[in-house]
Amino acid sequence: MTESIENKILAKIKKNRRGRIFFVDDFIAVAMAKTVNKTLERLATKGELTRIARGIYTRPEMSKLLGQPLTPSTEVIAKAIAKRDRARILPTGTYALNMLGLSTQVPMNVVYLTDGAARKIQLGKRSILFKKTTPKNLAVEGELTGLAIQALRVLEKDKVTPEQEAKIIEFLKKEKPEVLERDIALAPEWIRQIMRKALPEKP
DNA sequence: CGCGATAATTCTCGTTCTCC
DNA sequence: GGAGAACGAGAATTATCGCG
Repeated sequence: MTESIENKILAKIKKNRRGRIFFVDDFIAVAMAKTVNKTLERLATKGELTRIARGIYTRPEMSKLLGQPLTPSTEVIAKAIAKRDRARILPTGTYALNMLGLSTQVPMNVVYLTDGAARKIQLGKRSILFKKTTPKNLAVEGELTGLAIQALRVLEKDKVTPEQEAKIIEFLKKEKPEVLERDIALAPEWIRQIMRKALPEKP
């Protein structure tokens, strides 16, 4: 039973569900990085894998109905990359607005803030842009507050409509008050003022 | 299939420019 | 004056080609 590297890798891949994302690092224990790369590349040629970007592969989630491979969502990819880099990411730009329900548009170009490296990933006609930012921006404890801050930054000061503000405040109320209170300190001044409105009334 | 070499793309780091 | 964001250059990693 010759355990070829390819078999080992393939077996490992097949243990996971489709749609999962793999990195070279996932198989570093099986063989040298170079060899792993080669193997993944060959598997990609065979159609077992799809190459999303450099060093990032996924199992093509074939739609049996349409017979065409489904591209993983940008969110899945972004999170996978963040995990690999042990970096924290935060959706921003129009995407943040979308997640908050302030916009129904799903942008083609998704922008994430990261404390890792800035990079750009092309996904066919879509793209993910990782923007380097200061740790401060990512230090937020609550994911909700982080989203809210980013959304507000996109809307720009003085351009936030009362409706948008109300919606964000409503959203922030779902966050734990303690977390919210702490994260307020990390926001730009003008955003703090809005965030404070989401805090419970104080005696 | 596995390995080495070459070319392309990406990552990291430092500096500069702008805004607050 | 201080901080944050953007840009550019070099270094490293990855993709592709060819061979045993």
